[in-house]
Amino acid sequence: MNRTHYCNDVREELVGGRVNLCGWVNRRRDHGGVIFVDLRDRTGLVQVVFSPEQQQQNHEAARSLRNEYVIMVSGVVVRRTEETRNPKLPTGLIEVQVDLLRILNAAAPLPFQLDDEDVGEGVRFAYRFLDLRRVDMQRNLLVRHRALQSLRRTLDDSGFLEIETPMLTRSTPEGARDYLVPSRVHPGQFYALPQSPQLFKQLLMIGGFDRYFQITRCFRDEDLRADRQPEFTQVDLEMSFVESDDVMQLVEKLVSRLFAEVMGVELVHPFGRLTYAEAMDRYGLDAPDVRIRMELVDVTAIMRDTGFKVFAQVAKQAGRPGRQGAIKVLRVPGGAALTRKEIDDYTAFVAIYGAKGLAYIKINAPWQEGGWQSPIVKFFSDEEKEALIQATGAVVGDLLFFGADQLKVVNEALGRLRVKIGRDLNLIDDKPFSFVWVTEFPLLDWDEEAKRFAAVHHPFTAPMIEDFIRLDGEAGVVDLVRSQAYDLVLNGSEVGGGSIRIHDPAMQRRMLELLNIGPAEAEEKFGFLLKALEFGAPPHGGLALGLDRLIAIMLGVDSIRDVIAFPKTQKAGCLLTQAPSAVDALQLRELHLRTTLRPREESVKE
RNA sequence: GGGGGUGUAGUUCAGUUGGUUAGAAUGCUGGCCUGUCACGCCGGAGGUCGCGGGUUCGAGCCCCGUCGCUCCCGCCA
Repeated sequence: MNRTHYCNDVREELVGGRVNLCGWVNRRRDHGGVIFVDLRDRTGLVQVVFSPEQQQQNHEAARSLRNEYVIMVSGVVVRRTEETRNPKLPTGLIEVQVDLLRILNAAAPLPFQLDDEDVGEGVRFAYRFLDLRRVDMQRNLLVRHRALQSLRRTLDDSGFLEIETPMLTRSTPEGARDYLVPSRVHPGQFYALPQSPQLFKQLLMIGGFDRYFQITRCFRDEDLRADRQPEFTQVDLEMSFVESDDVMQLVEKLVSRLFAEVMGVELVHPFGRLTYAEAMDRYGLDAPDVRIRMELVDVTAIMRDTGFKVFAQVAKQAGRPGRQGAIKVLRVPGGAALTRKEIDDYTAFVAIYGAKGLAYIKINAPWQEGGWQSPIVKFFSDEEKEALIQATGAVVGDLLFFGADQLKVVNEALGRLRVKIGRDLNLIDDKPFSFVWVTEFPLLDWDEEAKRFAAVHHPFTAPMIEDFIRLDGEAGVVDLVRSQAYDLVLNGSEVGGGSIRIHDPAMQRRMLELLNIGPAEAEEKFGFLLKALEFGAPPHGGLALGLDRLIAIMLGVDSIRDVIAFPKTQKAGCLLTQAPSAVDALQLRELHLRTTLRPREESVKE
């Protein structure tokens, strides 16, 4: 078609020269005589001009142009006069005097304006092909592309081989619900779409590939959130003959180059590290936003004999790790200025996470009315008050929020509250990207409903060597075993997670046993892995980055839907293609399937 | 599975205590306009008030149900 330049490339250097441009009509300004058209392609805009002095044919055609018509123009680049320059446009110093216009395609009026920032996602997704023309989406997907190239480059440079693994695989227990694919050839049997390439990448290590990576789609049939899609992209990598530190260092290099190359940002090195225990203790969450200048303080010991019965009772509760009673304080600098309504709102907020209340103390100056202002302070002795001040470092003008419940509830409630208040009161360091590693996650977690242990990471995660001995100890301490698992956290969001894997078959069998998966079931469902481990499995470990979330944070967008070309709605539907959909009876028959749903008409008739 | 929000013109929204002909902006469209760049000026068209039922003399508004979208809890690493 003979295009010579992209729109945004038409600059002063080309003045006097001829250019052929292709693109969309972003806007037409018809003055009756001269007609201006902003021509757009993915690089930007350039103004092209149709003068009546030009061939009348062109001018007539230019009058018929509408938004989003697809055109090709040929013309001469001219410098604009002083008064007609547009400093808002990168190409604003020049324009193109068109002498040839070809209308390549017409366009119907758009369902929404491309420059309208407030269009609902419903319309955007139904017309995603138009939505993708908007500058934001063009930028987002460009950044995503550059990120992918950067990651591939670094991994290639670091000796990683990109290897694909099956999308049609077998269903495994543990973890999320699988998306199932019925087999036509094997009546009544199903493939599952992978939740991750976990087992295959371990097999690749056993297969001797030493360093593997893959940028791949993963599928989980669970309910969605702003940062969750039914299919999402992982940067998956695995390395042989490594320990946690090796993986973390590699990932730091990977991420640092990514941010340098794509964002022009030099990250602080090395990334901060917290153990899971520290993270929970200081921040209440396993993915802390360490930019927020507040920490939780455990005051359980101080409150053990307090006159405030609610606290005293909680402080004396025992239970499984995380389930014992605890009292923690979140000190809010300047929080004494919070209004009653704001405090009520925060109380309602923590209730979401199971907190039954949110006691508080406003630390007013002694000469102010009442000094400390609080519904509960009357129960505290002077010693307890003094101890609280010591423990929290509270000063006049602060507010203390108390969480008193099972430790698990307190951590979650105050942890989330910390983040919320941090944002509300802008107590966040302005550092845009703050990475931190969280290490030494617990290996197992007690599942109260199923009355068994569940793997915190996944069943192939290696325990810490020094805790391994406890695995054969009494059941009561199994909770305390830590794993060689690590998460990469960015600004309070988990953007990656991984672990050193179990490479010893005996240990793997023991692990499955702890998860209440008997030898027969283990053999049936993980037999291929257990067998592979028998044949010289190297020590190995790896990590997976959640690419969608990472890109979203890099771009500062709230929803990962904005960094995915064709995302799905919260009910996992596609508004563009109307997937999922009913299928022909014949298709079902071939798959040996019958739905238990009655057709709508029937149920209406009843 | 549960809780919250939302649905009115192509789009973004307003719509009073339930009251007669449902508005605004923008877009679209016809005309005018030779230097605009959010061009301007004059005119016009455009509505299943998500859907179904109910209350009422009367429903965009109240009630019940249902569907879509969205945020959160559970779930999910």
